Amino acid sequence: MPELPEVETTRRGIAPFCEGQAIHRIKIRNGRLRWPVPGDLAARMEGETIRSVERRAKYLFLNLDHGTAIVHLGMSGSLRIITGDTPAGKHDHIDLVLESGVTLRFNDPRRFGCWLWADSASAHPLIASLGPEPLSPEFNGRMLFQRSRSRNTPVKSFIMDSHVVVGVGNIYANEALFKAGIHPGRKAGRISLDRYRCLVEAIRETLSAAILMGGTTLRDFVNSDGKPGYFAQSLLVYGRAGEPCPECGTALKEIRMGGRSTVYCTRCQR
DNA sequence: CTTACCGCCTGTCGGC
DNA sequence: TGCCGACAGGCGGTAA
Repeated sequence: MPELPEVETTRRGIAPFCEGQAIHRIKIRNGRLRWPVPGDLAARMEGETIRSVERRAKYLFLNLDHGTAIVHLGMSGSLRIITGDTPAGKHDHIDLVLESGVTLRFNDPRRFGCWLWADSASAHPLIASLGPEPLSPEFNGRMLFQRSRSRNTPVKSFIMDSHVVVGVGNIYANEALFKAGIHPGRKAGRISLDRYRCLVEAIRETLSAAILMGGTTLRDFVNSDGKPGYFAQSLLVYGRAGEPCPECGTALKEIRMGGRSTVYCTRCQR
């Protein structure tokens, strides 16, 4: 399941093959994604050159001459570079054939991903109201503290809110809260400035380490080479309910919060 | 505005 | 062995 580190890993993997390349052809085999792929997407993209591949939150931007294709990998999506004549599989929904002969192939079994068109990506409704990037200076303890004062919601839900900060998905929220020693159910408005500073550092460390390791492969994430990431073995609490806490040995507890698996140490996290 | 919950999807897994 | 329901989850949308 691609979170920010997986999307960034994908971006770094595909950018060298895409940037500067003209799009010769697009094959849309199944356009029924989270939102239907726009009927005119192929016409807008064919013949354009990919000027750059950017990431904002978990969205990838294929910046073309006259607009941007906004791509989201959803839960199960991947973008791979195909060099040979590999036949398309069941869930290979979209191919971009580039002038070099290489194909950028979008695979997404659960079809929670999307391909959309925007004349200006930053002005697109999905993008315009997003919070800051977690690895940018705009994301810091003071800002989290201020924005949380009136909030009654659990801190885990708060940091997973993309209007607060982007790119903190379920796995990394669990990990960061453990590192910071904060109970996931604690009300966001009842956490001190110092503890928010600690949490920000934990989020940064967790995401950075995961990017360095090529992301987390739990079930089906593969990078642009089709290889898995290696951060899963570094996870401290996610997926480890019942196992001993790496700090104190107490059995890690799992609860559901907003429908999502939440794992924490009842002793270390307050 | 805030908060909680729904639903889109398919592969996987546990129970019978 | 096979069937079937539960579950996983990003995240926009909607209802309260």
